[in-house]
Amino acid sequence: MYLASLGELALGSRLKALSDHFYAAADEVYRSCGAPIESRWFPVLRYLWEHDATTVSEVATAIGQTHSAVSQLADKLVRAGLVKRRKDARDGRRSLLVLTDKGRGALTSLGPVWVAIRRGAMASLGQDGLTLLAALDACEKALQERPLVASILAEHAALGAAELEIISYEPALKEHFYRLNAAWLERYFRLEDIDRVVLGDPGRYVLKPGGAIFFARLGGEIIGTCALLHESPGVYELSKMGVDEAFRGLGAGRRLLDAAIAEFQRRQGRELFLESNSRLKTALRMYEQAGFVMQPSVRPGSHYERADVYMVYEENSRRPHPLGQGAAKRTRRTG
Amino acid sequence: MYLASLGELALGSRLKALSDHFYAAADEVYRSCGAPIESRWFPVLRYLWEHDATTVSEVATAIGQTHSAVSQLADKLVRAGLVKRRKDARDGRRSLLVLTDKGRGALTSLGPVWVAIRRGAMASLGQDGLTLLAALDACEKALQERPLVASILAEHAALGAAELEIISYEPALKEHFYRLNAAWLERYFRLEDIDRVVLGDPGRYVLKPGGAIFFARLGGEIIGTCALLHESPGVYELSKMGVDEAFRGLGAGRRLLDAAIAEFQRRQGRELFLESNSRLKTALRMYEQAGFVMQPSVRPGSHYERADVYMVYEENSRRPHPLGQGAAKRTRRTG
DNA sequence: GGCAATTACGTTAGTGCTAACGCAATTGCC
DNA sequence: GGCAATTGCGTTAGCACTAACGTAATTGCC
Repeated sequence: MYLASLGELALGSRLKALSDHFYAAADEVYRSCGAPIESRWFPVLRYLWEHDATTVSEVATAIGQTHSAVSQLADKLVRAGLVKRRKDARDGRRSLLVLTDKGRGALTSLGPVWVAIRRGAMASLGQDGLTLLAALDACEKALQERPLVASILAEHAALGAAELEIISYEPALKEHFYRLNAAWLERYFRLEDIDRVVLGDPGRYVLKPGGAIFFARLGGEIIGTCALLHESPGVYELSKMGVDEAFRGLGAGRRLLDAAIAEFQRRQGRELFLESNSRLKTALRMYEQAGFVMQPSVRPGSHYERADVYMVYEENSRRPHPLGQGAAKRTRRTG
Repeated sequence: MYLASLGELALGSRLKALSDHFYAAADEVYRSCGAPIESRWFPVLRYLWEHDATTVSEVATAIGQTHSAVSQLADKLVRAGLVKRRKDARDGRRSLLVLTDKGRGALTSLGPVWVAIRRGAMASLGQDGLTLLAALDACEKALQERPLVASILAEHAALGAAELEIISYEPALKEHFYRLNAAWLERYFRLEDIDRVVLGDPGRYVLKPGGAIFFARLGGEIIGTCALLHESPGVYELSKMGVDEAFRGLGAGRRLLDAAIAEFQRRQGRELFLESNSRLKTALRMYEQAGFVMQPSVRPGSHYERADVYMVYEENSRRPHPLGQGAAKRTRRTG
């Protein structure tokens, strides 16, 4: 499922899809049981069943919809003969909704169906259903206490103020090198033995043979990393590039790449290549923009199982950073 | 929140409400950041961003919508200048969707906003957000493996086949007496000391003083209970009535009530009363239909804190069981 | 009493989506 | 090659809902 890979960003779409699924299922059940109601009517009907003689707005606030929606729904229910409208004697503006005998009878005979729905949902969803319900509760509450928009805008402001820095390796950052790389490796592939070894001791396997490691730091937090491996005299490999999922899109990857390329050039290297996988589309696009050129076949003697892409750096195919000067200005090279 | 009390029955409505909430929040953020896109466009745009030059139906299946929806959305995106349509040279039916430069630029500069949304959602929802995402994943998967409608219809058939029996107390059922009563007490009020004592040893506190206890059994499972307490010579109290949440609406409560009333009459009792709480609307309605009449004030010297309703049984105010003869026929008195 | 603010409700226009249909192109099969 | 089935897409009608507005009645305040 593609949407699942988007995490929080596509929550709305996924929730809606699931919601429609439940509605459709309930409708199908009602139809096959011969019940004369539709799934969308349920909250209103159930509320009237439990409360009888309530106003439109009372129902509306109870079920969390606008009074218009309830009013229109009430029209339908009246047409279906399940509900009747009554004028409130004391307050002429109000119109009271009451179940008709037919309506009450229909709902009463619907009891077994509702029981079946509850139990059927439990049977299909199992423990996950309860977890979902609990999470819904918690999220509804959390959103009331901490409005989403305010939180997002606060984060946005914080991001705008924070500086994106590229820094060199320090032993204190060793764990970050492992964490950031393990994250995408485990997600898309799996940790190969060679990964575990190299990631676990970057000083020995990257720096000592003549390589370099860079980190991206945003507002004090390490959000990405990238390594330049010294493969043989004059030949370097770009590898171990990883940016924290939550911070993708800020240009940290491209910035790390540029830092590694600059280091390659500072050392007057002769060849810079990388190996990757065709599934990592956004990464490949970034490599191309930074100046790497796709090669027709994989590199001979690759030491990664997952490598099916082989790219080589060519100075003149380089394109400018898409986020432009504004982002570049905030970059500072330290360490 | 009323909908939350409906459990699985109102899942669709709650999911939709939450979905709309997220959409609205995202729209507000985009607006206040000056981004020229709408939240509903996101899945399509993001997919095009990662894949470029894809067909309508590929996008549709990826994001789980119909091709019509994607087609109409594509029209909007074309009007907004973010996307262009291209004919596929090899297959004349296809029209390929590609981001325009403007579109790609807009999405690239949207990176920080997406990061802010992710982090803002995390800040607002905290751990609950992750739980919700995980539960969503699990439920989507579960629904594919075990279709909801099939499960519900299976449960419905099982309910129709199962027999609803009312049985008398046996020591082996002691735990059920506690469980069924503790459930609603803890949900609506809290367990008072007197409850714990009586529920823990019904033999001593209900049967020995001259009372009776009934259970409702459906297909071998104990789903409800009800007690008739002997208060003083000729005076009985109806109490400790509880039906498992998942089995409400099957008429078990009314059946239990009738059994208790029948027992009261068999013993030629003089007065039968009950104490309850005005929050338990459906229960009160059931009591009224069974023949209990609301009294103007609470019973003097009540031993429950939660009691604010006092009802007395009157033979002639009794009304027939709403589920009718069909349900009654399946009832059998045993034990 | 008089007048503004509020409350309750209905109506209308518009949005986002689906189902259903139709057309064009491709594929499969004899 | 010829013809049916399938695939890909666009269009239309319709549904559920909201936002925005208008109307009627009530409440609050001087």
